[in-house]
Amino acid sequence: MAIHKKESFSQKEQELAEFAKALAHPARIAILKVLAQRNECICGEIVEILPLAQSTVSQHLKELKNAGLINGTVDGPRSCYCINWKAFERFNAEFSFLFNNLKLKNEKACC
Amino acid sequence: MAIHKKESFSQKEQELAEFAKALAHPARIAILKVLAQRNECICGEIVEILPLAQSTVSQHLKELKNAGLINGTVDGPRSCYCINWKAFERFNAEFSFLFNNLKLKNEKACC
DNA sequence: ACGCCTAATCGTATATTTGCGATATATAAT
DNA sequence: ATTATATATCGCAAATATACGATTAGGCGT
Repeated sequence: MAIHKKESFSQKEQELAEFAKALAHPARIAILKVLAQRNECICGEIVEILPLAQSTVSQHLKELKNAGLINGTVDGPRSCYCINWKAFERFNAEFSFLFNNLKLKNEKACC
Repeated sequence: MAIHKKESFSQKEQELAEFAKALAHPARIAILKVLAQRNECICGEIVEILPLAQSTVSQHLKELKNAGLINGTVDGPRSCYCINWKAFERFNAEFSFLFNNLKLKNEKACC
C-alpha cells in the first residue's frame, strides 16, 4: 500500500466512510440491536449474547464509541453503553443527503 | 482470528454490514458522488478525478459492483457504470428500519 | 493482421482488522 | 486486607483490505 491515500479525499467523504466502517461488521450491528432492545444500557450482557470472547466484544464497543455512535459510562465495576442518538441522526442525515442528491438528478437507469 | 466468526450472525446483520463495508472507504464514496453528478455512467473519467491508479479504481468499482450498489456494462472498449437505485434504496430502508426501531423504543439518553 | 486504447486482473508489498488468551485495573463484597 | 467480579488493555496470530505496477484481454480503426 505504501502510503495512505485516504487523506487525499474530502472531509465529508472521510467522515461518511468512518461512519460506515463502524457499521461494517455484523457484530457491531448486533451490538446496536441489543442496545436498542434494552434502553438501559448494557455491557457484559452483550458478551453473553454475542458468539465472541469478552475481549473481542470490548474491542467492538471501543470502535463504536470511537466512531461516536455509542456512549459509555462507568457504573461501579461495570460499564454501561447506549446509543448516541445525535451522532446516529447525523449519519442518517448525511447519508440521506448523499442519497437524495443522487436521486433528484436522474432516477432513471442508465447503462 | 483463527476462524471467521461473521457467519455466526444473522443474515440481516451480515447483509447490512456488507452494505456498510462497501461504503467504508472515501474513494468509494467519491465514486458514488461522481456517478451521481453525471447520470450517463462513467469509467475512465473516475480515474482522472480520483487520486488513485487505474488498477486501484477498478478494484473499488468491483467492490461496489459486488455489493450491488452499482451496475456496470461494457460499452465498446470502455465500461459504463451507474448507481443501482434499487439496492441503494433497500440499504436506505434497512438502515432506516434499524434506526427507527431503536428510536421508537426510547429516544431519551441513558448513561 | 497490426497497433492503439480502455479496463480488468495478477502478483506483491504493506497496512489494517479481527479474534483470542493473558494480564491489568478498578470497584464491590466479605 | 483479601477476594471476587467486571471490563479494558496488551501482545500476538491470522485474515482482509488497500494500493500499485505489470500484464492480460477485448474492441476499434487502419
